[in-house]
Amino acid sequence: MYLKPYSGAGAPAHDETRRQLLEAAGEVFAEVGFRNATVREICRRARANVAAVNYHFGDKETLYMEVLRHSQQTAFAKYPPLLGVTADATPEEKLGAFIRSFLLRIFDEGSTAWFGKMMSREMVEPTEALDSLVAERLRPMAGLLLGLVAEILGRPPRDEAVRLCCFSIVSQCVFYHHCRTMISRLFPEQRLDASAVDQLAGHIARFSLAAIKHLPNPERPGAKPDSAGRRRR
Amino acid sequence: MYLKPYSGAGAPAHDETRRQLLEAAGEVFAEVGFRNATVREICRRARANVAAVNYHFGDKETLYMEVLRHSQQTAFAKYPPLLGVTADATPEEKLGAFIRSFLLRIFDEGSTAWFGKMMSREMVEPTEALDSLVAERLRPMAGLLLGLVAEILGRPPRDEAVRLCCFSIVSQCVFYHHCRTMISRLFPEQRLDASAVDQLAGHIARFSLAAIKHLPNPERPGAKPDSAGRRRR
DNA sequence: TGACATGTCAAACAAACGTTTCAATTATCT
DNA sequence: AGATAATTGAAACGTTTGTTTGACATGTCA
Repeated sequence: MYLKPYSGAGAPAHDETRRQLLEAAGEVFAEVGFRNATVREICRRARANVAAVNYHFGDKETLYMEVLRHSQQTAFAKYPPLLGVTADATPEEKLGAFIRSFLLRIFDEGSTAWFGKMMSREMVEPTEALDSLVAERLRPMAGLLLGLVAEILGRPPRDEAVRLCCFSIVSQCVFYHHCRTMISRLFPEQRLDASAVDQLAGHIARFSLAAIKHLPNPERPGAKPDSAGRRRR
Repeated sequence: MYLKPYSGAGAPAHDETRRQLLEAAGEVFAEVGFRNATVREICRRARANVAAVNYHFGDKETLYMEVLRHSQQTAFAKYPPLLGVTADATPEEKLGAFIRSFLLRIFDEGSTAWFGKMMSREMVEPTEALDSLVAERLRPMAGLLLGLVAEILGRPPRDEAVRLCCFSIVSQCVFYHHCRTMISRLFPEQRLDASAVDQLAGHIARFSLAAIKHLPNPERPGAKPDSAGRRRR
């Protein structure tokens, strides 16, 4: 039960506190996640009173959803899925751009990095906010990738092989960000920041295109088992 | 500051409470993670008193480390990295077995499933326990995979292309488990449990082998750029 | 200026947390 | 049985959490 601000006609000139709360909340939520973040720490960084979050956003969860939605918008505005190529590019070129923008988006630094970090946590511990994110940006992006791979593979976008290849591509993109704590333990020399994006994007594109173009014909497992593709046991 | 149990000579016959605590803790930690798990809930499921955790394990964190170490041991005992192939198998066959065991290990149900779920959370929010897990099992497993890929690729195990290919393979394995909340939102028809392991393992093996065998020659980005492998911009 | 809505502040609230305390109970050994 | 150590139990401790309260400050419009 809280009083909704900004209810009347009189438009308040300065919502400076609200802006600073969003900024501080983005930092904290990205660092430690929703559960581990404390309202007190957010208000401390925003130089605001402890009651500020509840006054301006109602509760902690609403603030979180607002931050997540906002960070997704800025991340996709800065790095659209086909950044750097035009509409007449080949599907192979578009796929390369897709991979590169994907990595840039989640490996960016500063406030845009909040998106990648918050999404990593949403994978393990999803909140209600995830559903609206999927509907807004992620589902269209999945459709785009399905179309590209379908064109390269010469199969319909709903084909199971197309979907599995898309999984293989996206998995490589999210891996370096999500498993960075494990990677840097096993391979301390591996760079895992924005400066490594071009190296990683190049490998993922080459690896995936080579795989897609030379995939054994009966990828569909249910359809007549080919003796050559059959493993023992 | 707590009294170490089992200190004297008199060996207590029944550590039944301790066993039930480990079991209940595995359930709870796998479900909600370390921070969100409460000692009270663990003790409730173990039908023990609230003080039982501190008495038998000292504190909550020690209990967590004990559970994680134990779950890793049982997971690798049940699904060793090269399950199903013998030492004289081809590297390609071994790679297929590696992928299949990897998926079986993290998609298993019951108490073995704790390992996969706890590891997912360790990726996002690592604890001190992670280092010992890496040293015990994960580093040797990485060395095994590096050797397999190096043999197939015809390059030394320390080669950068070999390492990147290993990343591509492992990334596909962990993807289905770690991003399952996103996958099932985008593709509700995709099966993501133990029954789908053979389908997924087959695709990952085919995709990765096709990629490794048909990788463009100068995978190494620094060494003399080949005009054919060069993308515009 | 006075009235009123908007925003801020220190303080407190109620709930949940991990942990501790200490008496009661149980098992083990002489 | 009696003494001793191991284990359990109910209750409480001290913190931290998100949220609420009510006094106070600030702005705007009559």
